[in-house]
Amino acid sequence: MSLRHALLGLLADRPQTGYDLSKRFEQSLSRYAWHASHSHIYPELKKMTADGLVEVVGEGARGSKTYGITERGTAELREWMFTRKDTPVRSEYILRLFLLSALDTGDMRTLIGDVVADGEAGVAELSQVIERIETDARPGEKPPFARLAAEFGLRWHRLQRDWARWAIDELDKVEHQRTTDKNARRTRRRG
Amino acid sequence: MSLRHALLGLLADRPQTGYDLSKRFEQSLSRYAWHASHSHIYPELKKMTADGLVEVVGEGARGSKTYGITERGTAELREWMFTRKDTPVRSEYILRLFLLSALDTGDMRTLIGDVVADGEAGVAELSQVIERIETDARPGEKPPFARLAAEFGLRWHRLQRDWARWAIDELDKVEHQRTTDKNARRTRRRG
DNA sequence: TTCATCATGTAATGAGTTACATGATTTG
DNA sequence: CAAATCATGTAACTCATTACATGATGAA
Repeated sequence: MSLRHALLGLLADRPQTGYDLSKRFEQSLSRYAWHASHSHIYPELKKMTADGLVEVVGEGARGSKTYGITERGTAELREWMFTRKDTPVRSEYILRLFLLSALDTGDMRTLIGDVVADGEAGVAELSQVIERIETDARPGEKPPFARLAAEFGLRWHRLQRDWARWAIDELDKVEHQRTTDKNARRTRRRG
Repeated sequence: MSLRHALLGLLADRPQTGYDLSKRFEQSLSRYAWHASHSHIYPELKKMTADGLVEVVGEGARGSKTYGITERGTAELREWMFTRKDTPVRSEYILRLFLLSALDTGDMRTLIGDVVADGEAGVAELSQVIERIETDARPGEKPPFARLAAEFGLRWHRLQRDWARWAIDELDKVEHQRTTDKNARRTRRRG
């Protein structure tokens, strides 16, 4: 039940509405860590209220409700953060990389090429994000935690890009090896 | 519906029983890309048979059924591999890293320290795996695709480790900054 | 003969997505 | 006043996990 803990984590920062939380998933979490849509978030917040992990701390226009984390919620979050239960990862993106061998060499190269391009784009994007964070940051202020996540994203995209480049090199090597062998055999036969 | 494609990808390599497939998830896929348990796999294989994506190519002892991928299955797999539908990633592990700011500085350091240790252990393990693959590989044979996945794993664990080390350095910097500021203020007041 | 592993399944429950549905407020 | 955005919710469906359940085969 990670949605619950993701919500607690976001609310630990500051009280927010379901709508706010939904946005924050879209903006950062859903790309690298966890996704949730509003239709899942709203009911969960209700359940969490019933369980005493969060509470409505204010109501605003358009029937909006601002939720805040409770003491119990904070305790529950901390407990979860330190409880290592090796949970399954899901990433279709990586799954594809693990299934590459199902493709023929041409398709494989095309797909890995796409990974290089994706990685490149990601690196460019995150570099900008980081630059923005750093110019906005004022010295002496509380450490910008968004910087940590952004750095993670940057390194992740670099990994993608560099691994894919390496993979193409490997395929080249193997193919070159084969060509060389074939020529060697041919020469031997001829000579 | 990625389980379906994961199964197709594994069967593209060679025909296997549900049991075999279950093992392969446990061994490599579930750690980096996708998890599935047997109770999910067996019914899915049945559905896939009904849909003509796989077929029973042999029956063995203990009522075991060996499944093979069909032509339609191969086509479906290829189609899926090239169809980029940005799918949501789920990783509790990374989620925790994104929610770090919910912890106090002490807890934060402890948790990041754990990440360093995990990364270190992963690097050691994958290095061994790679060594084994490379000594087993015989030149001229078909390229060892497991090597690509293992390299990905290695780089992933390195990323974890190095990011975590960097993060601790950042926290140190911020804290040092604060101490310096505090001393400066104190000195100013005194002088 | 006992234990580990092979081998497959179902049922109940929980988690998550997509589609449906509504309406207020702000900005241009 | 129109469009975008804010804001919340429910219902039907699919996907996935946990628990339950059984039995064969091979190795020690």
